[in-house]
Amino acid sequence: MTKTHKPVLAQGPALRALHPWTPTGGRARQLLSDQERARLAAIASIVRFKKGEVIYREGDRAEAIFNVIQGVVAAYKEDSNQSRRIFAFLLSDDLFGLSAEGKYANSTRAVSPVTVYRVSLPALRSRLPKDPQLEFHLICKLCQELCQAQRHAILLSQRKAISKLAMFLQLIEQLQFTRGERTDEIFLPMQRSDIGEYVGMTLAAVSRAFQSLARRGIIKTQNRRYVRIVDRMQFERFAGESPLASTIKSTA
Amino acid sequence: MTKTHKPVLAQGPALRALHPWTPTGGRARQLLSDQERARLAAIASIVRFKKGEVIYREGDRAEAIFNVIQGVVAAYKEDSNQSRRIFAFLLSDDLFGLSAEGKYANSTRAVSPVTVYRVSLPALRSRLPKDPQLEFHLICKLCQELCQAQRHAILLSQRKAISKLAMFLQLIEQLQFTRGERTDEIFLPMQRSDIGEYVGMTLAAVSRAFQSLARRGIIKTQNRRYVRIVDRMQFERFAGESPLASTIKSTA
DNA sequence: CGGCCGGTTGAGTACAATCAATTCTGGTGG
DNA sequence: CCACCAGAATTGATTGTACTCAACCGGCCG
Repeated sequence: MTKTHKPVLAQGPALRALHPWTPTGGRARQLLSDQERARLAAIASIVRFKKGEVIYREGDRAEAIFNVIQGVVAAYKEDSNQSRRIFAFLLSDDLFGLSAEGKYANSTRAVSPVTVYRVSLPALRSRLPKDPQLEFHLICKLCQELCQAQRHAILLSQRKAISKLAMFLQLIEQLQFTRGERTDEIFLPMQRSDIGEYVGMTLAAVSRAFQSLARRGIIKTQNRRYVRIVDRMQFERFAGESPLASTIKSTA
Repeated sequence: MTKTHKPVLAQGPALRALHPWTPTGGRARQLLSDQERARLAAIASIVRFKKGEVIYREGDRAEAIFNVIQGVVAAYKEDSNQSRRIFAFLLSDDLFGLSAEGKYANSTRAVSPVTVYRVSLPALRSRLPKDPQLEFHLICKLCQELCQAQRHAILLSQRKAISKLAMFLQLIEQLQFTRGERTDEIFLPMQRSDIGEYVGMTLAAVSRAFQSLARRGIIKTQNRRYVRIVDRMQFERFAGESPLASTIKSTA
């Protein structure tokens, strides 16, 4: 298996997104030009976080936004009953640091070792009015995040564990696809418990759902981190979404 | 009770949001200046929809975005099993028409009689690069929508019907608060079934949850449309969120 | 080799979905 | 103004599914 080719020297912050108004066949584009990235690099610094490290906490004074270079970040909130809910996994070229009224709207932590650009808000705010291009690209990225939030909502409102998991896998698969990575195999960079926090189930339920999909011959798990979809037809039935496969048969 | 004072002649599209970087005590501000609104009015047209009418469907070619003047709009998707999930209720000064790759990312329908501005995308796209101000305000609005999407996700991941409903009521209450409307009473402009589609429960379950909250003396429903919170303490316990009340006691 | 963390598996329970029967409500026409 | 109707909402009985709690496994690191 080939390694994912990451540029060794980063050229500056990057935003990858589907364009809201232009069809691109499901592939995400790099929104920023080299020049823009270079300009942003001037106001960004590179920071690293160890696996598990908290990057910031909900309610902290929001002083910067972040752009993932490498690794996986989880955005989450602690529920009242000390349970955590993950909203999103942020991958390279993603943005995080959402704030409301000057405070971070959620917490974030490194799910794997992580390298990010950190852009201080004052710097960004002074740059923005001068840079309509950048603003526009931010809008694109935010639209995409909204779309993903909606898919997440759909996922969460599924009742059956199998459907939730199938949709989750489908989500990750599409993420890999839009990034131009291989799609014959799904790579899960997070642990089962993280998946549970994302799909709104207990660790135990996630495990059972994996087993259930595997027993039915729908997926095959090699490594706990690598999943292969064996029976695409059935898979789509549980994951819904695909208007093609799901309407053909619904024998439940 | 004073009527909400709506301008009889609209001065043009309007965006109301919490500012991401400035504390405003939970009150939303009108982001656009009169001048900006007037300029937008030049490229906007006013459209009305009857209660229940579909405004656009997921997958339609995205040709415009919309700005609510009056009434309530629901953004939703049809699930594979012909069940609908509502992502958001859009009120006056809200924006909708989210698209990806040139197609609407979800469907929308009027939950009540609705009046909206319609701004064609080409017009908007030609205006945007010339108007960094406007772009910035769009960013603000999108950030707020993301925050709301996250709260929705938290709501959906609650397991107990009572908690879901309590969080929903809290959400609506805060919406009213940020809009500067009265808060001693919660007004629900949508039907029970819409609430069900938003919180991810069946109509029956929503009804039971209302009864359950009422029986415990936590809320009081006058009209099916008006709810009053009687026992704030208990209410917050179920709704979570408020870090103060919820940590004091958890006798469940 | 032992301990620990992440993950799997098992038994019992709680809760919402389902299906279905009523009741309530608001709107319409006589 | 009232009677009626249809859609909305409530309620009831049953069932399915995921949670809880808890025991157990397996790999990794010291």
